[in-house]
Amino acid sequence: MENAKRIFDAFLCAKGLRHTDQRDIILDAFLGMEGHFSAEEIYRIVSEKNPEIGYATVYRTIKLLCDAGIARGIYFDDGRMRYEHKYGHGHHDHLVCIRCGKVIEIFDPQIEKAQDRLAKEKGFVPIRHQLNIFGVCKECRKRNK
Amino acid sequence: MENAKRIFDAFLCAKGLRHTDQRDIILDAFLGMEGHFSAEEIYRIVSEKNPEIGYATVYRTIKLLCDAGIARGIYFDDGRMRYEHKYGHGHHDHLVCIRCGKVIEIFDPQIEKAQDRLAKEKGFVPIRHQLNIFGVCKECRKRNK
DNA sequence: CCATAATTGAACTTGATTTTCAATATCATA
DNA sequence: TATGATATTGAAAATCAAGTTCAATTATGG
Ligand SMILES: [Mn+2]
Ligand SMILES: [Mn+2]
Ligand SMILES: [Zn+2]
Ligand SMILES: [Zn+2]
Repeated sequence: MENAKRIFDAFLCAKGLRHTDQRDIILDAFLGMEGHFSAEEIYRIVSEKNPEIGYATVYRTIKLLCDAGIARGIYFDDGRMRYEHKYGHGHHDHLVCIRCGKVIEIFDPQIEKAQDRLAKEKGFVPIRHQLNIFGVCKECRKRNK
Repeated sequence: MENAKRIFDAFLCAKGLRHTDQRDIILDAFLGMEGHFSAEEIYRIVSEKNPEIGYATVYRTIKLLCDAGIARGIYFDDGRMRYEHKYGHGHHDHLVCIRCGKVIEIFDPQIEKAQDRLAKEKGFVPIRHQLNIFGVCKECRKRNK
């Protein structure tokens, strides 16, 4: 998305950071993938375009993308951070299939509202939340008889 | 809780595993703590009772406790697994204070029900889920003016 | 073009967790 | 109770994701 690129440029400029080929390539790769990817997966895609780019630069750039509001990190239960598009992609929660790994995005105003109510009851000011529902997707259920 | 001990003994027996002093001590330590603890915190408590017990044994035993249904692992967002009592402690979700680290346990049938409905809509069979709400607790809010 | 400071990749470090391995402990059976 | 097969242990090493160091390179304003 062209808009995300402009936002990243503006972010770099505002922070006194520089525009580099590596950052361009990594942003392009990230914008071109749809889903939830680990740093390693992003690194692999980036490597195809430009094998000289190192792991460290990918990690560093992903962090910038998060700071710029273009990427968002999420933990499923496997001990590594995954990243998804944030720009132009509102808050949502996840259904994660424990068979095939597929991730389905969900959003339900009723759940969101109930969470806020519950937090308020405890005197708690909610800032962000994460709901992961692990289970078996339709396809995997069929596949298994 | 005496019952948890019996369950653990039965679990070990059923799996052909052995009853050892170390496992006893670690289970006792775990049952004696109330809250959400990392392996390292459990190790520290265990060490007070018996400084000879190693890290590896603590990790190994925690895994057994999870398999036996006595402990349950949860990830908050800080990159280390935490453990809580599972036996005699039903499912619940968590409010996590990003200032003081306090964890408040919550349960809301309405949220649980809405989740099941949402999953069903997607043809998804939910098995377990995890909801963490990060924010600022009542005390921390007061403390900050 | 120059000077300055940001950036990079490779190698190294960190921190949590797991594995390896030789020594030791458990426990069913004789 | 003694025996022996096998599970367990602690220390050290390995792993795995992620972050840091540093000398060489590059971007950018003047
Ligand atoms: Mn998503
Ligand atoms: Mn809890
Ligand atoms: Zn599936
Ligand atoms: Zn607090």
